Amino acid sequence: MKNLKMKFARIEQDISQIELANRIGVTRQTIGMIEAGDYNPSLKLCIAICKELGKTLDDLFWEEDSNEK
Amino acid sequence: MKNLKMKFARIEQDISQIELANRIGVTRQTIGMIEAGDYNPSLKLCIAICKELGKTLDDLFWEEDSNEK
DNA sequence: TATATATGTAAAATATAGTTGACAAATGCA
DNA sequence: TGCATTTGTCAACTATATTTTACATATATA
Repeated sequence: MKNLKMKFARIEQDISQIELANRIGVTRQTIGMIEAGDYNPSLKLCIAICKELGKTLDDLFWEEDSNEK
Repeated sequence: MKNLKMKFARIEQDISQIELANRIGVTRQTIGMIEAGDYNPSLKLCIAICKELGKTLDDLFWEEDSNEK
């Protein structure tokens, strides 16, 4: 499932996937795959993304009624 | 850094590392290492732990003033 | 037209999360 | 005392996240 909350938070900051990736220290493909969903990033990476976008884990990565284990 | 919030949440539920691991579908070593810190679990695993312990990502894995990137 | 920027995607390589099996130590209870 | 439960840890293995390189498409702008 796509992570639109993260994509919107990034667009709010008016930065590209490349810019976000560079600031965090990962590749743009990694950012793209997370936004595209069907991906399982590490906790450290999630936290780095949150801090760069001024959000928390719950803001960007928590789905109250998520079925996936 | 140790994840005491997760450890306390587990103890609150009165379940062992083994029990939590079994419910989630990982090994007890994995749970132990996350509680011991210096570990970087996947987002899916963090979410599974949260749901089993009745907490959210921010409850167990968010540090407002975390320095790690 | 062309040129640059942003994004999607894919295959192969590398780094690391997570497993498996085992042994040791601490605790509680008979 | 013993015995079971819980936890810590380690080494070797497997699964998968992330990188690297590359090619494609869409859009905006000169």
